[in-house]
Amino acid sequence: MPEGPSIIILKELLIDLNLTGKQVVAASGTTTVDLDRIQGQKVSDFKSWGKNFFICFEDFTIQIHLMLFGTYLINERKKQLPRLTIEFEAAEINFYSCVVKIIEEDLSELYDWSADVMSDDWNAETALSKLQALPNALVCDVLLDQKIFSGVGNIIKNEVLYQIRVHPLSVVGALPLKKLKEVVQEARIYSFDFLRWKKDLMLKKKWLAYRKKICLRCDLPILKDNFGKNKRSAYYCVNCQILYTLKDD
DNA sequence: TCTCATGTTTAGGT
DNA sequence: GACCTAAACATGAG
Repeated sequence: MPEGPSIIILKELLIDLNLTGKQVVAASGTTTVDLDRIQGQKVSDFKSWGKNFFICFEDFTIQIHLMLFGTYLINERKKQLPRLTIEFEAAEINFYSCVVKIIEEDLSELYDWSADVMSDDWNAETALSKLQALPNALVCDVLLDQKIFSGVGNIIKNEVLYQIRVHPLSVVGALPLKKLKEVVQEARIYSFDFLRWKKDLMLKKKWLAYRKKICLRCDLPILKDNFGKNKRSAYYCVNCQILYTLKDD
């Protein structure tokens, strides 16, 4: 569930429920963070940075990361005990299977919003510079690097590379500048497509590479391999996606 | 029933 | 220290 655009949906849901500025009536859950601190506090803001979600209070922030299996429910509960429940007078939010932390620092000290592909502060030039500083890295790895493309996950990675016809094992330093710029541009464009399609409940139908068997462009099989530092699933077409490698000698 | 997977950190080895 | 791997966390879909 939780790549960057999914966290935007969560943030928008809570903002639309008019919970900004509202007081927390009760906080509970299996988390080990000090929930007494939240009680009675007013939410100053809901924010996100990539896949991280933040509930901001005057003196501290609750950070929630849904990891691989995390979910949330608004005004509903599962049988399973929530990791964190925050109750307001008019609504409650339940988070399950997530990592909860309390942050004392100013968020801007910890997170650079120019790296968040969903942010108004996203900066494509900065991302390009970061890529150029990693000539030996694989494109399949850099797209998942949260310091460069915060919010991009494995689905977006695969779809971006399919869109721009770049093989996941291509080396950053071997990509022509034009292609490198396409990596940066498409990471943001596809993330917003992802957001729109997920809201319209048609995200899965829009996938062209991820979990696909056949390439719609050429009718040849989409291959699946575990590539890169984290051995994440790569779906790609060897016919349509060009492998850029550095000449070695 | 079994396998797989939209993620990240940390510990330990080489 | 750089680099790599496994483990840990925990759950639903197919």
